[in-house]
Amino acid sequence: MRTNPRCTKQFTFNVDDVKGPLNLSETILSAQTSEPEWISDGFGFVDVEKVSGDYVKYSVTQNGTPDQFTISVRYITASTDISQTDLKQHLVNVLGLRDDLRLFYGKFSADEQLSATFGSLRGLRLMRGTNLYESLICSILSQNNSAKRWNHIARLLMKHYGKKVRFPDKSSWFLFPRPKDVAKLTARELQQTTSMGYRAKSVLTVSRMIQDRELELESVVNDSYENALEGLLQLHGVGPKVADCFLLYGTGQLRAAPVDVWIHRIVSRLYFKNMKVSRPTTASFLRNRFGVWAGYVQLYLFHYARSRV
DNA sequence: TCCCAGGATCAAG
DNA sequence: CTTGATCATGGG
Repeated sequence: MRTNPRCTKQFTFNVDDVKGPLNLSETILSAQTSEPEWISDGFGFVDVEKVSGDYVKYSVTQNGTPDQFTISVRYITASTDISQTDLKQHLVNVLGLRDDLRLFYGKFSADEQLSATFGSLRGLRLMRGTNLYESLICSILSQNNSAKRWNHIARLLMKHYGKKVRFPDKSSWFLFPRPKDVAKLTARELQQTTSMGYRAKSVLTVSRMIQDRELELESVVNDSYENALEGLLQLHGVGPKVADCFLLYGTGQLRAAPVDVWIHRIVSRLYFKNMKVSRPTTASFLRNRFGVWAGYVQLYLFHYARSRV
């Protein structure tokens, strides 16, 4: 169905063949590094993406319960007209609604450590970035940084160097910059405008490599996990945790399990009786034990650990 | 003033 | 293969 592009539209949908519950706000507010956190506008959570050829500003909210829900969307397009079906499919992808959480909960119900997180985090889903460059930069920015601050830095990047999109309701939005927009800058300028600190060197290196076609993030998407990881670790400022964040949230490699201080701590405690295990050991343990669900296990253990401090 | 924030890098042991 | 200092920056 197509509608007039010049004003705000609204529609509600339920996901066909729902694969388990959804907790939208828990999902949005869980600081996943696919992109900066969506901002609440009073109706729902707002983001701007290109859908069926045009930029769309949408606000998304969940109705009902985590197990019986519909999703309402208000949206406005920049210039042309878009398909609501395309927008729905976009949201299904971004919010991980195809991931079968019922299967996940059932598969590991006997794991007492893990299944203890299923109650309070029920409906938490892995988001998927739609912009590989954005996902990689956000992951780099998150190193040795708080979620609030890397989000702030990412927003500054958008405001200073991203294209400004205008909508018919007089609102506007800054897109995430392209690699070429960043590659031409100096480290000092990046630091002064975004306060990203020493991470500017890594951001610049990656941006320039992409512009010079020494690095093609698209080729990582269909690569095996092992090959993709090996390639990413060659990049300056990209270590095991950042690489796994990019693979998980950026490319949708669900067997990637980013190991940060929290995951390191909680996995050591829950599965190694508090013995000293290295971070690489922790990461491979998660992959070997949980397979394609390793990324989800990481997400659940991370938020469970942090909520219990 | 020191410590921490979803770490990575480098030099030593 | 592990450990420590260092890296920018802002907040507690």
